[in-house]
Amino acid sequence: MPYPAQHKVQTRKRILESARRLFNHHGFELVSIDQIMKHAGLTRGGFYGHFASKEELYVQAMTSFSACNPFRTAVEAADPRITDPKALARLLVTLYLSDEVLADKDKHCPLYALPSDVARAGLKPQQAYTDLIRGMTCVFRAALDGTPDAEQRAQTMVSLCVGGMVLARTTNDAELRGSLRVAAKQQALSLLEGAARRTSRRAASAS
Amino acid sequence: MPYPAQHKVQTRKRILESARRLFNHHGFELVSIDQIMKHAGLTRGGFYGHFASKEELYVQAMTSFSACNPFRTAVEAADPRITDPKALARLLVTLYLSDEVLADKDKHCPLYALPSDVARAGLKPQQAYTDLIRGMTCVFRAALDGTPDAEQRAQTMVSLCVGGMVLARTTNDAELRGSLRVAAKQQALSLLEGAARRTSRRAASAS
DNA sequence: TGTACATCAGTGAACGCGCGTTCACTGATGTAC
DNA sequence: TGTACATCAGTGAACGCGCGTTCACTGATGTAC
Repeated sequence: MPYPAQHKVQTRKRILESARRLFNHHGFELVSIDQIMKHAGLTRGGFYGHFASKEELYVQAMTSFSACNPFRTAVEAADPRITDPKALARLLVTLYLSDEVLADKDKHCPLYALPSDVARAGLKPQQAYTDLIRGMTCVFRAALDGTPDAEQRAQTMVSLCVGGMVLARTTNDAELRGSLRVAAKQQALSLLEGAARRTSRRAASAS
Repeated sequence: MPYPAQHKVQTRKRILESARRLFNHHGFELVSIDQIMKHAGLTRGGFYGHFASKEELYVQAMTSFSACNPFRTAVEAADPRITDPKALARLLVTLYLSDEVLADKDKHCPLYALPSDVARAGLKPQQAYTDLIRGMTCVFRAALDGTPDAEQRAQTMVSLCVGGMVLARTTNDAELRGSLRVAAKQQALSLLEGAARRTSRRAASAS
């Protein structure tokens, strides 16, 4: 073997990471293979030694990102001492809708950065997108476990987080960018905190 | 004048409407001027008699759509007898998150159909997008008027509606497509209905 | 230990296609006489 | 009322550019002797 075994694998990873970042910034259509390869420190032609087509790269970038639940990982990275599910969920909501994440496109989540691109891109990216929804719902459901409507409330929280960020990152109005996220955050947190109180009442009303 | 005065204006309108529909379906990048003109029953070359560039068309399509509050108009079209602000808001939430709207891309709202495109398209489309957010918030705020946190609650409802639809139209999972919207709808409606009850408590806690 | 060799990751020029845009032209229409 | 004309909305061929993709080549590396 002319090159070390890891060499090509690592180059591939570098291309994938460059692609993920650039797609997050500019979407699928507006990023060229040239740009991705330059960003990875390579040249155009080498690309097809790693991927069969631009579309396959897009699929790989989405699926490799969704593969391990990135939400749990991100939150644990932010504060590794937290293990309580509710505290974890609280931190996820707060981080997700924070000014820091909104300001840094590298930290943007595909759920709100790429919905249109994914919707047009076919089944596999949509599957990866769905896995991401499930990953986020999962963190919230864990925090609501044992309470009634845990799944539904978790899904509501996901809609709030994603909806707030979609609107905030698209509007050019600085005040709205702030207030939309504050509103979504408070509602999401209150769904999390209100769980215990409502347990008995809701449980009784279920047939 | 060789042609009736309205002739060119109406052609322009036809082009704009075709553009709006096609952009809603496929986004800005993936729709060509050729397609838009064919859809309007014209040929490529005529386009530049109406618009200076594809980008200007995009701006015009967005702003002309946002100009009159399309939410109030759509809801009144669905049921013209309703005038009560709360009933109007209720109907908007229900329609917005309905199966019918999700299934028919012509009825899709730019707030969730085009966020990525708008975010990349520059200031004017972003301004039109912001007007749309305001138009929707406005319908909800009118229903909550007089209650505390009316603005914040209205904004939360917008995040729920848009978030629910973004996720539903992007995932390929039929069950999620349904349950996400049901969850968002219930929460939005409960924010609307809960307004009266919470009035006194919240008002007292304000400094 | 040193040298020739085989491998293959990466290079960069070239191709073809589609799209935004331009432009010389056509032909339908209202107007002047 | 009828005809010649001026206008201009719309046509469609052509241009140029960028991008995805291909391919003959290079040169860095591990291996065999």
